[in-house]
Amino acid sequence: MAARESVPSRKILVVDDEEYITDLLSTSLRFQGFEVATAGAGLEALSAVQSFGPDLIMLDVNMADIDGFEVCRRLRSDGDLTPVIFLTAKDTKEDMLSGFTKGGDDYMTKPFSLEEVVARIQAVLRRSGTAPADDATVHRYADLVMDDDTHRATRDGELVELSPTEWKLLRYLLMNAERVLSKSQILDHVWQYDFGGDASSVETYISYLRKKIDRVDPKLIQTVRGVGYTIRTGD
Amino acid sequence: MAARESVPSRKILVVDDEEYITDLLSTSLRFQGFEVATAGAGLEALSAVQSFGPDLIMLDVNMADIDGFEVCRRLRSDGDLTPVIFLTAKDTKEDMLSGFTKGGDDYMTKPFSLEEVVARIQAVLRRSGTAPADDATVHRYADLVMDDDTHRATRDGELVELSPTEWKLLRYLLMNAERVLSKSQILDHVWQYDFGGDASSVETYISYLRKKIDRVDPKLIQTVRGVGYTIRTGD
DNA sequence: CATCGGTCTCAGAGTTTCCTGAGAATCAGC
DNA sequence: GCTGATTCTCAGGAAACTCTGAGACCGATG
Repeated sequence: MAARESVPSRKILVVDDEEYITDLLSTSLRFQGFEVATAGAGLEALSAVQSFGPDLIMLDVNMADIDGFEVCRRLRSDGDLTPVIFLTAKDTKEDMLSGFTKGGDDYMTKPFSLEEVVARIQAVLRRSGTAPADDATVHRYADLVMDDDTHRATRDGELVELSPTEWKLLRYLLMNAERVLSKSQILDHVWQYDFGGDASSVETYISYLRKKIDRVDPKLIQTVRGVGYTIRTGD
Repeated sequence: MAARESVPSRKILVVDDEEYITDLLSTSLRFQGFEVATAGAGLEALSAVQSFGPDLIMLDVNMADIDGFEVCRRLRSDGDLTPVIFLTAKDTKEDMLSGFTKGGDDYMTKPFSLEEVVARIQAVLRRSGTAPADDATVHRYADLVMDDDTHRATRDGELVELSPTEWKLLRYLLMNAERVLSKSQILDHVWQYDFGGDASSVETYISYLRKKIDRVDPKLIQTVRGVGYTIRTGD
């Protein structure tokens, strides 16, 4: 199955001392069409920036040798302006984080969902001007439109109100329109990586979405029995 | 998210010996669409003016080698009239500044908020005649109008009294109308960069603003649950 | 047609997020 | 220094959201 192509492919450096996280992100981001390198510590990250020359860095804050903030500081003082998305534990003090959504930078709290990661990366790349031209803020399929910037979704011109989970799920379906996604794929991408529940949540949210966007014909959300779901116009 | 474009892009030289400040300003101003160069000392600044040819200089007053006033004096005696915004500590004597804020110049005390910086820069560029044509002094969305010049805000023709923070918040929302802004984005832009508080302040001020400008329909300030706030007319 | 696995929908409990009023602390102008 | 405006924090209550479990429904198969 081909990943959505970003041409030319953007390079992302993932830095975290939990191998679980670097694995998770590198696999997923490679699949999205990014070129990925990883580092497991702060100093290692600094040299990887030199050799790899990433377009964006996913940078864990809590690392043994030097922390993410310090890594970033050193980069900046070298005149390196590569945008950074910080990864932090949920309970990291707010005040440590404030100041990082300025410029092109951003942060995410663990645990996150892959769908959020991809959306944030696209947003940051777009802001920093290194995004490929085809990486628009508006996504469409048939008469379904989602705009990341204004966070508005419309079907047939009508505004549709979506909860956060509904939004992420629909965005994932839309970005993969016509491709059938299994429930576990959906769980892995849309829900946080530590979610313990099962596929029935997916079914429930698909049901919510149908009530909101598929009141009109043609129905866009299709069930492929025994396989999963997809967005497409045909029956 | 595309930066608001200023065409052609204006060049700003940021001079401060605190790296934190030059970083903060350069990242943020680049994001606003300015072209930015930095210098960490007075003499360095003088040569940067030559090589970079800025349209405006953000100039720290307290620097080790030669102070900001002296930098400015030397520029002027060379016949260089590039407008300057001085950056000073809060307790800098007013009378030291008088005499330097003539002729298109201005000053700001640290700590400042990014929203103020942008507003001041626009004001100075406008006065000095180098502002892009589309950089107006009056900002509108629906029947909401804010005039930087007269510092008046009206909703539906009615004058609205705003405190300084309310003004900055509303201006930031207005300049980004229809775009959803997260609470941390808002904190980082509207509040001073050393503010230690959390997002609940944003909620409180949103509440104040609603009482002042959203007594009439349609409500302009919308909550996007789990994401942030935005100004828009739609429901 | 009967059966069975898979899917859909709904209600409700538990959780999170948001709103707002009240009060303390700080600041600015007289 | 007094006074009123402004800023910020806190906490209770309201509203929205999430998830689960149970039962209805559907489609394929024999």
